[in-house]
Amino acid sequence: MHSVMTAMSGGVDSSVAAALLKEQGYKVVGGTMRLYEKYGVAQEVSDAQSVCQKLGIEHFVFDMKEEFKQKVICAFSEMYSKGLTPNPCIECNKHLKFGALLKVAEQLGCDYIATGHYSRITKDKVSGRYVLYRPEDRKKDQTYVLWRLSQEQLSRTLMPLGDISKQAVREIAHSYGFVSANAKESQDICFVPDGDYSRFLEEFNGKPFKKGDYIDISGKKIGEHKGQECYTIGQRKGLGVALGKPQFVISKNPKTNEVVLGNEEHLFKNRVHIKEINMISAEFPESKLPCTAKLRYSANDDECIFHPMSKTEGVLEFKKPQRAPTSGQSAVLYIGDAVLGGGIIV
RNA sequence: GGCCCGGUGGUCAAGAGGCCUAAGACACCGCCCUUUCACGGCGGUAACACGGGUUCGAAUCCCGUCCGGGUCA
Repeated sequence: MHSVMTAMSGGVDSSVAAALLKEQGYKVVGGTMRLYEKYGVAQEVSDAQSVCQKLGIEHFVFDMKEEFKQKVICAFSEMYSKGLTPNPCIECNKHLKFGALLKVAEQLGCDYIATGHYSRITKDKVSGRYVLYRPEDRKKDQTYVLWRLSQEQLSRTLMPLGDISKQAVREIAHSYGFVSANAKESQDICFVPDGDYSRFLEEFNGKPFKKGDYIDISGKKIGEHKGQECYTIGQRKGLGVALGKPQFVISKNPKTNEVVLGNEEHLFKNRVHIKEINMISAEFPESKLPCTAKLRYSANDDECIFHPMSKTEGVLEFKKPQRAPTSGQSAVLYIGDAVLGGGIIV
């Protein structure tokens, strides 16, 4: 009998993942990470505990605040100061869920870890590679946040929700009577209690952001902003400028602390340079490769051609212009339903 | 100081006696969406500078006051 540690957040998805694996005959234990200080954390841990109790499985709680702070929060802060827009979930998955947690699971003798991600992992018989696939429930596709996983990590991971719908997951949770059955879908950035990430960063850094200028495409000053860290490419709301037409953040210059505003049409680009590429379903290609790619979590993937440049860099050339490619965000490449790989937008 | 313009929501701006319990755009707020940041969808708050007149009736006409801008000594 294989053993698996399910990463339990206290939410509905991971709860059901654990239940399904138990039904499938695995020896299941629950593992919950304490990642940051927050008023709600105790609640999440006790919810996970309660679910494990119902399932009659052992539950472990791991204090990983330090790792989380180093690998996720510090990196998050540094990227913003450089004018980039980070995606902390992707770092957290790489370093915590599939990093630190996988490690302790091993130490406890587990063969696998499992998560409540809506995604599928299969081993390709021909290539021998582990391939990540989009889930049955396309609406809930979470492959976007998993592109950084290595073959090693994928080989040790189970994702039992890949073949069922969110609705089914809710129903299963209800049938088990889990406290998490009606849990809310999402919560912005998990370590930012109220969703106000710029205030969080100011507190984390211990100093306020410096105000700067809004300028237009031609370089003319058109207003004042709260600090370049408070904005991301493509953003419209929260700018506080009324020019009669909606304005969007076109680009940022962290050196001069300038934020460029303009009309939406200025946001579209065909070519997107990516780096830190990780390939999943195939080896790094030698020459150009047609695929699809998406540039944000809740975007659609579009047809493009991947042009490799070096071992870790390349350019995506899209058929249709893409709205607001943003430095620091991830580009995830697909071939059909398989995740080809991904990279960080330069 | 004299004369001349102009003062409508957070911003810009319709309006030129009853159709105004005041348009629209942008901003702002809320909800929805969402394991990132965003985009997006839906909804919402909010104004006739003040005081007198004229009129059946005034944001719209007249007179003062205050506040901007221009101009002349």
